[in-house]
Amino acid sequence: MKAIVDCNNFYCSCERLFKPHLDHKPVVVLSNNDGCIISRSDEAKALGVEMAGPYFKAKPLIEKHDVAVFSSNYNLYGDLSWRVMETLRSLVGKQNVEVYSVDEAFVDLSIFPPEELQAIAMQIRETVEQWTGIKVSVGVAPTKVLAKAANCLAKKHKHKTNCVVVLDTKDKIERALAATPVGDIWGVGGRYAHKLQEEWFITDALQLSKMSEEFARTHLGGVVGARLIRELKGIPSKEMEDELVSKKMIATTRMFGSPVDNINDIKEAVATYTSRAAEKLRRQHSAARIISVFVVTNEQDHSLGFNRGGTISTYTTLPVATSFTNELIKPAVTLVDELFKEGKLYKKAGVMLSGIVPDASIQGNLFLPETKNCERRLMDMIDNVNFSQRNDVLKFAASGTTRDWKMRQELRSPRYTTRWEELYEVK
DNA sequence: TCTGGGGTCCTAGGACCC
DNA sequence: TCTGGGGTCCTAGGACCC
Repeated sequence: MKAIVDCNNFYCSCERLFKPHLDHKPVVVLSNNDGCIISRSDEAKALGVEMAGPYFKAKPLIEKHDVAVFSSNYNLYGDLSWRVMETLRSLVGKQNVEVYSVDEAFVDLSIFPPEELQAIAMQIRETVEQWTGIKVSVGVAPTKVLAKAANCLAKKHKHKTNCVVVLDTKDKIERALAATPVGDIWGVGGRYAHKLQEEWFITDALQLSKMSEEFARTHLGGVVGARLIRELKGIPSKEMEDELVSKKMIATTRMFGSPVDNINDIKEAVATYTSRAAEKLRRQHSAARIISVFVVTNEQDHSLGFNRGGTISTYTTLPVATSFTNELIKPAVTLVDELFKEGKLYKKAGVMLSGIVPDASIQGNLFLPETKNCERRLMDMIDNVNFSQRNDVLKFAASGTTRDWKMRQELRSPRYTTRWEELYEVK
């Protein structure tokens, strides 16, 4: 049996942790650039504030009900996420936890006897809350997809379930599936949900679970769909994954605070994003060969859907994979020349690193010239200083110093747990 | 006039996730 | 006026190989 442990309204819960007066009050957290709403407390949901809706549209409602609003504070969320995951690891063993996202982890419970699952799940929920202050929901079932469905129900009926649902019999599974609309199934997105309902009159998960694998193979995206159906039928087809897999792609992309028409601003932004991406690369001890850069003009039309149109991109392949910021910045900035057109307004840019391989320069490498090994030590030093001090105390000149293009983040709360100067004070 | 069969690698794009 | 920022896997089709 597997469990999915999912933090409730994670970003909002993090904000509340240090502002107890906001308990039971509506809270929302905004995306970067204060663009849209990416986390809502239960109270905010009840008011009708929409998920992923643009902030400016929800503003009247938010002001009317005095909703507390925060810019996203990823330092804080990242640290609290780590605490939650550490708690899980200490409860069930490191090797049985698969961190799935910042606020979710799968937990392999096969080491526990079936009759104890309910109690174990409850203990996980209570311990995480006690140790970190973060409330979680736990769904337990034979497969990941069913566990996600269980979790969804646990959240939907908080009071009845105490945020824990265990699906350990055929009967419980069927009832749970019947109560799950197809669109709520993990792995069925908007497109497939629409198709299933319109073309096949399949509206709930129980109906879908009775379809054949062949059906899924032809109508739900091939082997992905087939696996989904198997999981719904209770046959594990998405196994627990190894924790320490390196990312195959690393991206850093941002909207600008306001549109930019100057190529140098874009180059500075791209250099900064490249530094970020290179840090992520070094953190997982990788190097990259392919670097792509894209820019988005403000011709992008949101009425057509989120990311449609206006994006142009290009890439270059380096002769040798590298994780050195300076070696990545140069080609990245050169790519901007290819993309930039005078007279247009740009609202976003991004850098993506791929062609990722293990870093050969780590720990001093006999086969590299000594200058390379020095550069490696320089990179480590920069990473250490930037991590322990303030972000970007040390940066490359190409990143610029004025940063006219940087994003808006007006409502960010202090980084209580990761910056000394912003520590929470008890009076 | 007739023009195989099998394989690999790469890329673009579509679907999904949080 | 103002709409994030990451990721994953899979498929189809083209280039190329023998």
